[in-house]
Amino acid sequence: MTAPRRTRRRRGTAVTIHEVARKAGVSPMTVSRVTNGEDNVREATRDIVLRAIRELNYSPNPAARSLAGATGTRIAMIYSNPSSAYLSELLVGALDKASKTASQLVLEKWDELKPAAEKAAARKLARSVAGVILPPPLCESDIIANELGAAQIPVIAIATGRFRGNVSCVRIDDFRAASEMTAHLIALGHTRIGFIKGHPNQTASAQRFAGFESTLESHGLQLNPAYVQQGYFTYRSGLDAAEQLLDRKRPPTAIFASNDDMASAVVSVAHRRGLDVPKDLSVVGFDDTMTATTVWPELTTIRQPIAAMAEAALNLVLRRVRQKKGGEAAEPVDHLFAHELIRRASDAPPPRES
Amino acid sequence: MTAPRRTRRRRGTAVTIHEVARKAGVSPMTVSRVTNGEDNVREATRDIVLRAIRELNYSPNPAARSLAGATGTRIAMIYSNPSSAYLSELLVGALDKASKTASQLVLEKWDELKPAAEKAAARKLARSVAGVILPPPLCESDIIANELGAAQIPVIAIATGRFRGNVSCVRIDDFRAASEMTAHLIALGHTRIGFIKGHPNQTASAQRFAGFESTLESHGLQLNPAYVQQGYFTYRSGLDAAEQLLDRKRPPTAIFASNDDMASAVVSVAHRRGLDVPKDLSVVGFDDTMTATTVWPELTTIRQPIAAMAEAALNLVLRRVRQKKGGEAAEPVDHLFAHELIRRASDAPPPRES
DNA sequence: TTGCTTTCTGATACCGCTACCAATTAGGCT
DNA sequence: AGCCTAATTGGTAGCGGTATCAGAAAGCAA
Repeated sequence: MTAPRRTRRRRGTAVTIHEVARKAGVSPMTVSRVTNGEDNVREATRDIVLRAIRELNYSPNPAARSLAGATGTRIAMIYSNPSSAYLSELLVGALDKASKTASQLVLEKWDELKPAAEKAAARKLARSVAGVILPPPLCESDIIANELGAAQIPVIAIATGRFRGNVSCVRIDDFRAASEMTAHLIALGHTRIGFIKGHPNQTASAQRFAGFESTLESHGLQLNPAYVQQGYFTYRSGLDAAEQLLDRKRPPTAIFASNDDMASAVVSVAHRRGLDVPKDLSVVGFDDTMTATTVWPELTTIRQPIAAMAEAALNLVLRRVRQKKGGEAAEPVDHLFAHELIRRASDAPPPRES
Repeated sequence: MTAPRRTRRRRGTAVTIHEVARKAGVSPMTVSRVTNGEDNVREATRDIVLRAIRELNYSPNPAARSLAGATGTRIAMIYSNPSSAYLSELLVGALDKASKTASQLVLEKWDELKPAAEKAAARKLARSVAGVILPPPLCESDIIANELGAAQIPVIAIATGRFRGNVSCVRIDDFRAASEMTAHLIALGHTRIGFIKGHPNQTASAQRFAGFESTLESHGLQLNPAYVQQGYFTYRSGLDAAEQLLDRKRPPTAIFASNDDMASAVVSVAHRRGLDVPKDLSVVGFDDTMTATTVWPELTTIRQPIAAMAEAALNLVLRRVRQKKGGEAAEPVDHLFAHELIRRASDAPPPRES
């Protein structure tokens, strides 16, 4: 009549749903409902459970979850052409959130493909994950959005230029940000301002340019087409654009590049030509990625809170996944984050004469 | 007398261990033993099982595995002072592996602290994760390694300069890599080669310098202390070092920087002084991070397969975690990856005269 | 052959969580 | 109050593996 050996397997040290249930005085099932945000739990009960969860510092075991539920909370972040600084900030933010919510973040590399192959890839992806986060430039791809949308997979675009109504997005107001930066340069006294556009396949590029143009005009300055160059967000393209701009008979006294990589290319070209930055030429960027502070002088730029945005995006996908499971339909939302003009050492009033 | 409802839950489409067992005519347990490479299975039986596995294209469900194994598989990667390009590559590699093995990767930011606080933080970490991956510069911290080691948490250092015997590491041979690069420059005809050292708190820096020095000597060249500058792996420090080196009466015809950021700083300084790279000055870097290809001209550098190394590191931690669980003790290992000298556009024979 | 040890295999009980359904309770209406 | 439906809550049975231990088979000495 030996008491049945209680636990023959050593248990992990982690808090389990049962302990939470016992502490809260409810069944494990109810705890499960609460952690999954199901709505058929009485408010009072939910509170008790939540308190217990907090006190025990409980976090559900994702392995058990995906095993039991078949509804894995695998969220894919698809990247292609990773502008490393950007990607790593995104990852840091997303991972941070992921580890707090016990959802699993998977990274999926996306090679530009023929539409047919791309469709197939999207469909395959749809079968293996519960939600998708789309950073640029993929966030502009209708193929992916549509295919995933058709499969009912929640999709969130990060840092796209414009809310398009069909896909939720988390972004900053590129137009306003560019506008502020332009106003800043004008306030410093610049009237001949060069602009290097971003990659034409991204809506953010257009928004930034539009903000620049519109602010120029609203301050009574006219857009000089000779001061606008097409760039592609790469250092290399910034190099070419800068050469062009500085070759003008009357070169600009300030150059606004659509991202930091291109801005740092401008700095490099300026230096090569013996120009001092910012005394002879002001250079400003956009994004506030790593490069903005590694380059010398450090760049005045627009800061996007990328990590926070990634976190928000993950949050949003998770919510969508749950809502979908619960049968609720949800309208796409447009989550705007605040940007910030970071003033550093690459801008100054224009040189005296000219 | 209704037949018991077979499967109330829709099953996944994947092949399970039971199907393999049935096909092989053995019990699931035996299949499990085979997949885990345990040695107490008769050879004949193992063959049958392996054939069945192959025919069904079976692959164990990692979620189930980690659940049954009671092995908490939270692995922390601690970062501090993230050199973004590096970090993002690490993350990509590690995440990839993590999603394949259903282990959970958590990211932990580590702020430089006073030893006491650091110890406490390490101890706290030890309670919440099963294993830790340490990228530079933390991989040099004895405090972390010791504290975690004392708590029996497997620790793997990535990209440390030298195997120290107490902690397993995954790395390249920095000495040999630097040596190869030096030999490469010498083969091009350079005899006055400048060197910018890395941050003194990292053993990799010392190894790279040692490789440089030793190769110089083995080729009959003497190390000129005036051609060696201390750097700190940052762009800024590269700038200063480059100025110093190029200020010499007879400046070097080639500069070997201990990482790409510093190398690109050298390029920038050279340009500012009207020197052509590589015609007037060869510049080479180390690491092959993003900057190596964003800068113009693209840098000749040493490639470390960071993503693969991260994957290997995760693999190793997971194995260690298992071994620990099984009560096996394991010696620290030193896993060397092959590096590669990537020849791009920043190196050339020295200018004619001088 | 018998008896005993050493291998190899299989049965059973979980790992921590959720799907499904049954049971209980609350709320609404005659 | 009494009956019925809807809202909550709990019980049970797995999800696909593995730990553990018991039983079967094999090896070997007496």
